[in-house]
Amino acid sequence: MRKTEYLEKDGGVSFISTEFDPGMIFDCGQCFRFDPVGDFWEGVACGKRIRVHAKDSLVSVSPCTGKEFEDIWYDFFDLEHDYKKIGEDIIAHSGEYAPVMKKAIETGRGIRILKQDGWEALISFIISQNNNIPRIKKLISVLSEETGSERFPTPEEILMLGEERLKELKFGFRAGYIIDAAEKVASGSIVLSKIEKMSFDEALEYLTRIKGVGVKVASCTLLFGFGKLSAFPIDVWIKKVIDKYFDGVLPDFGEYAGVAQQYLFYNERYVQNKS
DNA sequence: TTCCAGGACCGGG
DNA sequence: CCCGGTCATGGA
Repeated sequence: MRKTEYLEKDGGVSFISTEFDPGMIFDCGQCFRFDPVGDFWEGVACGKRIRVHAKDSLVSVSPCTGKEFEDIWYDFFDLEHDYKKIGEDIIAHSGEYAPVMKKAIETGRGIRILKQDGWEALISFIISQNNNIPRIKKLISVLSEETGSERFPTPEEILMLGEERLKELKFGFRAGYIIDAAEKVASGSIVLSKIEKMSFDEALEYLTRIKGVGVKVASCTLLFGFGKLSAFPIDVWIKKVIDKYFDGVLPDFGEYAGVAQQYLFYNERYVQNKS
């Protein structure tokens, strides 16, 4: 029994959610392939181009059949989780910092952690290192167009492109990292589907075998590509947050620490530093 | 011109 | 183990 009921009509699917803001979901640094078009957000995920619209808690996804919603988008948008309860759980773990977290959660209300394709998330966050969000988006778009469709390329397709081609496309020092990831996945020395059953620490060790994948990139991959909501990626923005709000020591936010991280990231990156 | 961006790697101490 | 330099690129 799904927790979120939906209605299929006019080539799309609609459902009610009070915890769903497309603008915040797609523009909070977890996903790099969606852009605002008019009053909706459009982009490609899981090999399909969709439009997402939300107004007064009514969310619509199109084009989308009921089957596609069941098979793909329900999990992609993490609709099984109750983000109101997650927020309460985070606050319960926040101790003396509960006021800070209440504010961050309130500001970030509407954000959800997407469960993106694991392979795409891995490459996306390899590309993200020492890079800025507009250029990350551009590089991922260029990579996807390189195979002749919008679909994100498979490991085999990336190997066909080769490191030199990636450098021509301005991936810089990340080209070799992308190739190493593609080689390990294509050869089967890394099997991404095994990660689902791994603990966070096991999965972290597994992914960091790839060149160019450190703790931060692996954490983002696990949080945004494998639904491991306890992952807490620490980047330059979160380092600032830890010093600024938590006296330099990261609190243990519990099993939904990754959601807490995203609220904090959003608040610091897009609210405190309006640019 | 220099600094910075959702970092990781490498070498030296 | 920890530290600083380095790695490509482009926008501010």
